[in-house]
Amino acid sequence: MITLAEENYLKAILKLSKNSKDSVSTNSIADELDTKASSVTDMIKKLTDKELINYVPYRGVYLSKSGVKKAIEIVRKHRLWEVFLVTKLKFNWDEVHDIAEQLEHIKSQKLVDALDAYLGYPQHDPHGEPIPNKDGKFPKSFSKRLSELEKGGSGQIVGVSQDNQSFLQYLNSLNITLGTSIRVIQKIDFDDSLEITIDNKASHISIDVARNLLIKQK
Amino acid sequence: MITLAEENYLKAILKLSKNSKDSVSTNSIADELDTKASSVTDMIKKLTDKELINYVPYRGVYLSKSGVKKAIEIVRKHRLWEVFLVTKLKFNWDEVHDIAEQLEHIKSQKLVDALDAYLGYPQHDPHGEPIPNKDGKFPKSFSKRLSELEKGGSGQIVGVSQDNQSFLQYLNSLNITLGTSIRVIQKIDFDDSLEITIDNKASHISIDVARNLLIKQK
DNA sequence: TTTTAAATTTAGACAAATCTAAAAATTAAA
DNA sequence: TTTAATTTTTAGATTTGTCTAAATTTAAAA
Repeated sequence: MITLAEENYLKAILKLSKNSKDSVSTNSIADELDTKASSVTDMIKKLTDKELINYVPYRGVYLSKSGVKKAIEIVRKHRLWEVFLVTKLKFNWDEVHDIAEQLEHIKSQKLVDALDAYLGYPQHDPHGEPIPNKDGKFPKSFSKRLSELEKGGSGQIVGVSQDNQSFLQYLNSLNITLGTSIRVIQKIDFDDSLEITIDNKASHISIDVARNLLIKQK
Repeated sequence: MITLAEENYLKAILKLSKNSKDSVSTNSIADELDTKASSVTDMIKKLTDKELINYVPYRGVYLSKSGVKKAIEIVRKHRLWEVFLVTKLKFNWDEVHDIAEQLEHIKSQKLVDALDAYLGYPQHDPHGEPIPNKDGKFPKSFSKRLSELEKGGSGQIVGVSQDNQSFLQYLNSLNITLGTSIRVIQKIDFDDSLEITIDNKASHISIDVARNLLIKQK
């Protein structure tokens, strides 16, 4: 049986390995989970024993096949619960994270699948993040989120995954519309915000905005 | 901050003090939570330090005012989630307990209240148990559940809190209808089932049935 | 390439929640 | 009212997850 703390480590490692591709360092995990490196080393040993990650001392870790599966399940639950909170219980999309952080650890396969069906098999959560399906597959699309681009990456806007009035108005004010060319100049670690060019003019947007902009790379 | 284990103890003590009125013994708590008496003693000290219970060594415990409040909140959450699972996610009423056991520990006052509203402020859970409101008050009614009667208690059926076809058909087969006189002859510890008389004829029913029969005592 | 700095791991400790085995207190029985 | 049985508590250990401080390894700089 996998514990709550272990689940949180798996989720953190999945998140970190999406950013950087390489194996994940002890310190980066400690940062992500707001804990100490020595605690991470301890937990790494437990997860290695359970064959959820692969680990070479001093060289970092990466998720095993079963570790990836487990981590994706948690992400799926987190995002489905966020959809529930926003669409059914009328929470604002900025209020749901902490609650979903708790709900993602509820154990019941049947519950997850019933919730998924009840919500109409949503493909994205209220923040625009993709929701993996029952088999752990993420909805594939020819487009990426702007938030997924590396520094230097570029492409054209092909859609948004959030359609409320104020968001669209904001995009207007930035001169972002379908077909607009965007390039990522800089990613700010502090708040994950992005310096970008919009049709070659410099601008600055938050991660929340970047997550909801769908882009097609050339 | 109150821990998950502490919450489970409070819930158990509330349940036990409803049955017996007196203070609750160490052993009865150990039985209820399927743990050892020595573990209970340890936890009793923690709960006493937090002023959630009152405790005299060798003499048992009872909930303090804040302990009662906390325990009722947990019961409220448990029962609301059960309603959600049955009415929205179409679970059977006998599948929801274990999941609600997890969901009851999710911490968010706003979530509980939003859920309550979303469900239409239900007064009973799918097992017929009353759901306390936001202020911790149980829905009061002149009637009691048959399941709440002590051995020897009796009264007349004045309603049911479950109206599905198969349940009502079953009542028919037992010759139970509005006005029927019922007396509790024996309560079976093993499965909480009841030996009763129905208009003075002996019969045997499960706790699930008893919970959904509303009775008025003479 | 040696020295210094940074990252990582180890050693030892602690709090929470549990356990077993033994001691103490209470209750029931002779 | 002693004695026996039951209940409850204490003492000491264990597991999980964390920490600090020190040691080790790796990477960077001189």
